[in-house]
Amino acid sequence: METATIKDIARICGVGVSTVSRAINNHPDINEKTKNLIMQTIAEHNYIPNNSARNLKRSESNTIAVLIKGISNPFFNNMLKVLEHEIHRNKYSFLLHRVEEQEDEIEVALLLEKEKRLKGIVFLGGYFSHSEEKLNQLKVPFILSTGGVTEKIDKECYSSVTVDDYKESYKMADYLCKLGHKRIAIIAAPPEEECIGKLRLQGYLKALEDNQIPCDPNLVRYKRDNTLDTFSMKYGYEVTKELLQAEKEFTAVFAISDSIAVGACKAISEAGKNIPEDYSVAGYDGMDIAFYYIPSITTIRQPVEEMAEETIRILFDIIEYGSTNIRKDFPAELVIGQSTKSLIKAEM
Amino acid sequence: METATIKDIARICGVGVSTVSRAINNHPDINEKTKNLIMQTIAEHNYIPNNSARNLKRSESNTIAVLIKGISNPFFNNMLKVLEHEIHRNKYSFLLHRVEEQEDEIEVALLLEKEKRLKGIVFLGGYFSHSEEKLNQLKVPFILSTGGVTEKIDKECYSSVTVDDYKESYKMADYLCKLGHKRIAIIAAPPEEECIGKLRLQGYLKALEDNQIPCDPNLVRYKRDNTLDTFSMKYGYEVTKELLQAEKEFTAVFAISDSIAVGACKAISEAGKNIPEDYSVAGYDGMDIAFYYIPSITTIRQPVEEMAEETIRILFDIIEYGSTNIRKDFPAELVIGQSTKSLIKAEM
DNA sequence: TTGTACGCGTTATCAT
DNA sequence: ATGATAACGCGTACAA
Repeated sequence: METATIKDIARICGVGVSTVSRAINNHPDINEKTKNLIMQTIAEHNYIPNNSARNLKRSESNTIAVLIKGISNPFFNNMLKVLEHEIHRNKYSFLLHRVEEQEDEIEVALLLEKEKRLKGIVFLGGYFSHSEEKLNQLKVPFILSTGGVTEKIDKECYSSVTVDDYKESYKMADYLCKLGHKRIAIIAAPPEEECIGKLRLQGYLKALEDNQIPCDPNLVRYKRDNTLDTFSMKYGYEVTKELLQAEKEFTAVFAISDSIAVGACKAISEAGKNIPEDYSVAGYDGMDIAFYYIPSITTIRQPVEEMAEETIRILFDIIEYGSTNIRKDFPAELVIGQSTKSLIKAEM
Repeated sequence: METATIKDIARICGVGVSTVSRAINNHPDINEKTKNLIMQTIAEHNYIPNNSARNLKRSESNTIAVLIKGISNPFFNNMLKVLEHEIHRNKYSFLLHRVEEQEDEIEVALLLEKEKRLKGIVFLGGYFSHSEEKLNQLKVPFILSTGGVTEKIDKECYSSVTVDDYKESYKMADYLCKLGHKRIAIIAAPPEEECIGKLRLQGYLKALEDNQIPCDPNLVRYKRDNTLDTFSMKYGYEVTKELLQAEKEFTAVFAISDSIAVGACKAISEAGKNIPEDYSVAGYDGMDIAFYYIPSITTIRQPVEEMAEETIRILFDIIEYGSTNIRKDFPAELVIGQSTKSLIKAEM
């Protein structure tokens, strides 16, 4: 049997297609009895409306799409949960769409906008480096959440919810300095990666400078390896092993993500050293693992839930009241764990 | 400006719509020059073909969809990466679709099948408890990967790639027994959850039985809490705290996932106890964190990459040669970490 | 090589 | 309350 269409159902029920359509879409102008009859035959024949046809015909939908680049990052898991919840709470449908690493997220958004008649778009994470012109093609309300944006784009062009990676990274590095660490290694992303990793590195550099600590390039560590996710435990592990083998003196490691920090801890532990006695280790993100690791890892906790809620709040502001250009920067919190210790005698 | 359609482009170029269509779809029967002209005006006017219309019109696509229930589980991250890679390697498009916890995955698949003219479907994870009839409605080749299936469904109805959770769980519990542990607690899923958690519990029970160790219900631990993901670190942490407070004697904890094991370790550590000296802890899944945790966690490593590859291989077998009913069960590997110790004197 | 016209499955408008 | 019919945007058979 070929897959049934609305016409088949109409024919079987002896009614017109519009009546069937009305039944499906809960239109008011329909007799209870005919509706029941229709719904029943629909169930019997396993009829399923074709979404493409609906989207084609409908002028609008009630869908909000969340576009996420590289779904692998567990950091977004909590965020997604809240986003989905908030979207549903507002009676909208939630559509998660993953955009692949080499894809252009705007391009994808443009496609989706046409295909699904979206009401709004949330860009989660990623790093925007498009032209303004491209961005302006998006007719649908959208918001950037937790992502970086190149300086090339005028800030007036978009709304966003962010954490100031530069500032928060500075906060962490400064904290390590204030603990008395003079030789602080950083495990960063390869410099050619256009991403938040760059901002976190800059925050570190500035903190060193402000604390009158010269930056030793030997302690700025990263690794180019296509088989390796930059924000993975393995990356932290490998880079830290290299760092240890380099035999440069250092007392603290600042990893630009918690996953990296975990890998760093393991490498240090395997080298027979202890945390924080021999080396202090700090992470970034405030992921669960930072708290459940042994020792718990000092980290920068981003207020994930609040950010997700605010993201949706702003998006609805744009959708319903035509607001534009709303930008909200969330402060993150330095959460002190057991992985960092003070080198200052009075505190020891 | 209203969003441009193929007609607009045709009019602007002074050609027919079919010519534009030919240009877009790389048809051979078209003059290079007109094609160039068309492509250029398309770029200039930011024309984007409407996918709904295409899907509606096209009789088939080259898309393979991966349906995943509850994307939060990081276990699937690696798997997804391989699946995507393999699908692309075979010149198909990859479509990831998340199905929400309360949604019916078959229902979703049926919808998607119509909407996207899918070539194949991979169901990743989840637990199938549908009627055979429902399953048979799926006309598109599909395969179950890494998921459980209710006994109610005839095994002849589907193809699958699995790990025998019962057997592997038995393996782990048996290993703990052989280490001399007599009092082995298990951190399981709430019994009403229809999922692999059940099989892992059963494997544990059987192993105890075969080792002549009576099962103490006080050591079978779980927690009902809707705010808590069963397979999360927090779950493991909370349940283990309860376990410790219950002051039942035990020497080992078997957590039915690595995340749970991490939480368990933390709870034990916070109670001032050591792993594995005071308590042995074992996990399940073979996630990265098991190896990077301190101590590394003894676990059951599922051959994720191989399973993903085999999933796609079988799916293509079904698509291209009409194979049916292929079932492959992968053995998993007991990976011994630092979190478990032997209680037998000779080995101490 | 190119253009015209039809149909994909649905919703919405307009009669009835 | 219901049915015929015109779109929605595109691909393609067919004619030119």
